[in-house]
Amino acid sequence: MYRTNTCGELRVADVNKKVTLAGWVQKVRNLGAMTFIDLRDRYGITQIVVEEHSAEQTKAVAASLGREFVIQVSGRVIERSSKNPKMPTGDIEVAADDIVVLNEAATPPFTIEEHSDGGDDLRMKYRYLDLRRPPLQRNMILRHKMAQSIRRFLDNEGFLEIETPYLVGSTPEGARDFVVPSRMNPNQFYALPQSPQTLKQLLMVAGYDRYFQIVRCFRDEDLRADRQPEFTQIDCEMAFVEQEDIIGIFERWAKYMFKDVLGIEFNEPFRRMPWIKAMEKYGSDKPDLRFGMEFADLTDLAHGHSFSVFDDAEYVVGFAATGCATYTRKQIDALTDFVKRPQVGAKGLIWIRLEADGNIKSSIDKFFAADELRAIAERCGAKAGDMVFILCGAKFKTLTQLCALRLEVAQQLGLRDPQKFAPLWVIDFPMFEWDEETQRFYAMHHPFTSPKPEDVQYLESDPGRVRANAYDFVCNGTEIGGGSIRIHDAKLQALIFKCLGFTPERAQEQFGFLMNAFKFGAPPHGGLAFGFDRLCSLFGGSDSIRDYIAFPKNNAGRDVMLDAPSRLDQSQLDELYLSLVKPE
RNA sequence: GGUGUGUUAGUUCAGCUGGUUAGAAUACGUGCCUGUCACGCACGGGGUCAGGGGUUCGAGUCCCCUACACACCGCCA
Repeated sequence: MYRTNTCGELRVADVNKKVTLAGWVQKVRNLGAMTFIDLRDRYGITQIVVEEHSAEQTKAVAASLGREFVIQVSGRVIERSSKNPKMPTGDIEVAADDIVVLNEAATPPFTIEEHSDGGDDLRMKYRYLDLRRPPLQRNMILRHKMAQSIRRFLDNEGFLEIETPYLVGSTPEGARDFVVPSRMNPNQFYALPQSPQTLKQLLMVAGYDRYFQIVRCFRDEDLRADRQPEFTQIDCEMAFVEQEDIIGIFERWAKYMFKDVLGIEFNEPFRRMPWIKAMEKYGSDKPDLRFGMEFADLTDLAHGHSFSVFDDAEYVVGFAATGCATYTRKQIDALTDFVKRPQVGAKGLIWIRLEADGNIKSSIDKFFAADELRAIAERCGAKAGDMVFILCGAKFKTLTQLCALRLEVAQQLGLRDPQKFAPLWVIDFPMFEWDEETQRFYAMHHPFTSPKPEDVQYLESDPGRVRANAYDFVCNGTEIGGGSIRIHDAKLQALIFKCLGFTPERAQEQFGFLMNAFKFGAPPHGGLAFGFDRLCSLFGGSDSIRDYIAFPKNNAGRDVMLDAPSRLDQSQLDELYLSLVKPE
């Protein structure tokens, strides 16, 4: 037996017990005649003491220990003469009778403590050492707890967890696929699923009317702090349901998770907001509602004052930045630079300052009288002490730019508190999105999303006007989940494919399996999927999902620990009938 | 594909308008130390200043290219 106890559990009540602990050496403090060893495992740290009167052998081993040595310590629990109130085990220590080195360790390249001194890429290369640190261990435990909580809730609701294959066919719509060559089928490729979307719909046809899966998905697109090429979805689908049923059950689920994992209770229903309102009031389809600062359309007030910047703009929009009237010229210039960065792309920033004493100042004083400025400020809901920021240009582009500014100002004001949660359903998404580059409509959600019955009449005449039975779950400015009521009628599905520019032949070739299945009694159905990694980072209060994935990829999609991806041997390539365009 | 920031000791960083032998902290090694817990004290080893090219009498410092890392835009049905 390697151990009788963990390093996190011994207390004063255990004094005099003979124990054996095993773990990693966090720190050795040699005071000459006596040596203290901090022994760590994932449960905590217990202090080991070796004293003058200890066995020579034990003293010799203690003197030889280095950081991260794996050791086994046998001894007696004693009450400390000088206690450490900062640690849970700080009232006791283990007087070592015997220390066995189970394994030596090379000096680690960074400190394995609450706050490491290591940089990001170094910690990524030695991820197994970073994972020893308490913050990462807490994150992994949080992820585990959440997964258990999800399964518990959905199981109680009668959902079945059913696995779907990872080796599936490629679909050119949507994200790029990761592909896998098939040895037994020369020149043919599997694709890894971007999501089990069509498979779960087939499960609905098969009669498994409540399905879920905590499932890995793959998308070969560029990474972000909240985007990995492989990520985990909580994928759900239900039959015989309407949008209201799905929102209802998953709102209960979300509340259950908040309560079960974080102890936070939501007594009110979550807010709901049509997509168009989210765009016009917050410039985003995933607005951060932890704070206000809603947008106001100022186009009518702005036009007709011989200010060509406004007069030439399709749309003029602003918001009142709470308490920002004290912003200095320098701060305003910095925000102007912020919106003019290529990532945001605004031409300039217009401001109106409502000073605390009632005076009003603005960068457009020359064109607008004080009462006209006041009218603009009033529409933005500005109060004395606030600053109104205004952008103008093409409508949705400008709204998006102002969204970036709103979030930046909120960040500066400390309004994006990670301990605060503002959940929201965004509903009534448009069915299609026009793409300038290819001059065609794309499905905003996916091509299996059903249109609102009252908008079906516009499918062929005015596709941009059609709204979908689609909904997103948003929290704190992050899209956590999304879903839709699907099409279960083969004829309507064929019509949607036509709207998306598919020929009947191509639709049959790519999605024939689904449309055929719909001929055999497809029930009305719908569902949604949550990004599990994002949900973990939201609950954990971090912006990066990498902190909640044991072995994540870096910015370039590389695993720097495994050094993957990597080249293949020629023999492997031959077996797969692959030849490289640029052999090196 | 693009924008920005960065790359100096094992690690985290400083290094000014270009100028002697590139520093600090920490880690590591050795010695001393009986109540430490960020232990303390003393001594010591440790550098391809990311790589390449250029300007210059002289480059860690200025310029160009490349690589890598991070954040973002495009992209992510």
